[in-house]
Amino acid sequence: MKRRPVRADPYHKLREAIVSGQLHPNERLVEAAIAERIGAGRTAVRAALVRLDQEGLVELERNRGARVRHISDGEALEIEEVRAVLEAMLARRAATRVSAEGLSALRQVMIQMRERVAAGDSIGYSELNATFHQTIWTAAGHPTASRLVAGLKSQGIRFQYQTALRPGRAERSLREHEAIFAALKAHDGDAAEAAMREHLAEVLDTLRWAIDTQHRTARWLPG
Amino acid sequence: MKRRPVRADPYHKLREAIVSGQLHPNERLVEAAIAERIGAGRTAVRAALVRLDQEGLVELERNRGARVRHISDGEALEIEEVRAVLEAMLARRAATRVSAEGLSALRQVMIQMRERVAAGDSIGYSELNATFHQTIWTAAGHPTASRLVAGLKSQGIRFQYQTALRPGRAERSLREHEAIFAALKAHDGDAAEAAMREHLAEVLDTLRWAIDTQHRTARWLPG
DNA sequence: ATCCTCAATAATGTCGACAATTCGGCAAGG
DNA sequence: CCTTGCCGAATTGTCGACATTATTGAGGAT
Repeated sequence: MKRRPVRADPYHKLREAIVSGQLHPNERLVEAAIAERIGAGRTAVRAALVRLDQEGLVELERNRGARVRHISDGEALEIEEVRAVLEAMLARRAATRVSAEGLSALRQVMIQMRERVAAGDSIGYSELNATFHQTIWTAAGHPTASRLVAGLKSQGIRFQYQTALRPGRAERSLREHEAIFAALKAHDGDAAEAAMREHLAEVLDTLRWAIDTQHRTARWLPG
Repeated sequence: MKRRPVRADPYHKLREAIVSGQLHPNERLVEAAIAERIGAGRTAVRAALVRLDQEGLVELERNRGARVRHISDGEALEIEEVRAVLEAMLARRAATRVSAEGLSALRQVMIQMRERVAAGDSIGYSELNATFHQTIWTAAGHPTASRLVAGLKSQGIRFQYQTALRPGRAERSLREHEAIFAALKAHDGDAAEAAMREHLAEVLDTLRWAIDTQHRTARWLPG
C-alpha cells in the first residue's frame, strides 16, 4: 500500500531539473551519474531519458548518450507561434463551455494579477499568468490540444523569464488578459479567440525583442 | 560499418504494425511475445513502448503492461480539430515561402490526383492526399508544427480510411485541393490559410458523417 | 448460490554484468 | 606541421536472472 510520491520517479525528477534550469542546454546526461545523483537504477533513468527525448526536452543520439536539448532562438519563435494558434482555438472553445466555477477561478486569478502588477512583482505575475492560461485550457475541455500546449510550454520555458524583463510588459499584458477574461465572461467565442490571438502576438513580439536584446548585449560584452 | 536499416528497430516495426492496423486497439502488447515476434530483446521492446506511449499510440500502465491505445470517436474529432488549425497556419506560411521546386512537386501531385479521381481510385487518391499535405509542411519550413501534425496524423489514421467512403467525397476534396494549390501558386497567404481551413472543415464534417454512419450500421447489425 | 481467501501463474520492474561503440590522446608516417 | 591509424578509458546497448506486482481460478465458508 506504500505508493511513493511521483517526485521519486526519475522522469519527474529529471524533467523538473531541466525545466527549472538546474541542468543547462547541451549539458551531457550520463546515465550512471544521474542514477546515483537521484538515487535510482540506470534502467529507470534510461526510460526517463527516452520519454524526455520524445517530449523534446532531451536529445538522444544512438551510442552517444543524451544531452539537454538546446532550443535555438528560431525554434523558440516557432514554438510560440504554434502555441498561439492552439491557445486561440482553446480560448474560442472555452468561451462557449466555461462553467461558473471556471469563471470564478479566472476572476480570482485576475484579482491577484492586478495586485502583482500594482506591486511591481514581475515574477509573481508570471506565475499567475501560467495559472490563468492553464485554467482556460481546462475550461476548454480539449485534452488533445491541452497536452500539446503543455508540452510546448515546457520546451519554451527558458525564454519566458526574459520576456518579463521588458519595461511596461506587465501592464500591457494585464490589459490583454482583461480583454480575454471579458470575452470569456460574455461567452463570446469570436472575441475570446481574437483577444487571445492579439495577446500572443504581443508575446511573440516581446520574445523577438528579448532575443534581439540578448544578441546586442552579447555583442557589447564579448568574452 | 554495417548499419542495419531502421526497419529493424523495434520502435519502427511496432509503430508500423500499429499504424497499419495489424495490431488492433486495446490489444495487449506483451513484451516477451513482441520481442520474439520481431526478433529483438525485451529491453529494446520496452524502450519502444515507452516512446510509443509518449507519442500517444500506446497506453502504458504501471505494472499492468501496454496496449494499443484506443482512440475514441470524440478524440478523433479533437485530433482533426487541432490538425486543422495547425495545417491552416502551415498553409499560410507555405504560401510565402514555397520554392519553385515545391510548387512543381505540388503540381505533379495535383495531376496524379486528378487521374485517380477520374479513375475512381479512392485509396490511391487518399495516398496522394497525404503526399500533398506533407509537401506543404515541408514548404512551410516549420519543423515544430510539422512534427506535431505528423504525430496527430498517425494517431487518427484509423479513421481516415472511413472518410474516403463518403459518396462524392473525392471530387469535392479535389476541388478544395485545387483552391489550396492556386493560393500557394499565387503566394497568397490569406487565401491559402482560408482554403486549407475550409478544406479541413469539410474533412471534419466527413469524419462526423463517418462516425455517425458507423454507429447506425452497428445498431442495425447487432452482434 | 455467492462471496471471500489465497495460492498459482504470468507478466512487468529492476538490477548487475558484459559486449559494443565512441572519443580522446599519442605515436608513426608523409 | 599535419594527417592517419591505433590503443585505452568512458559510456552506452543488450542480455539474463530475479524480485515485485497483478490476475486468475479453485476451494471453502456463509
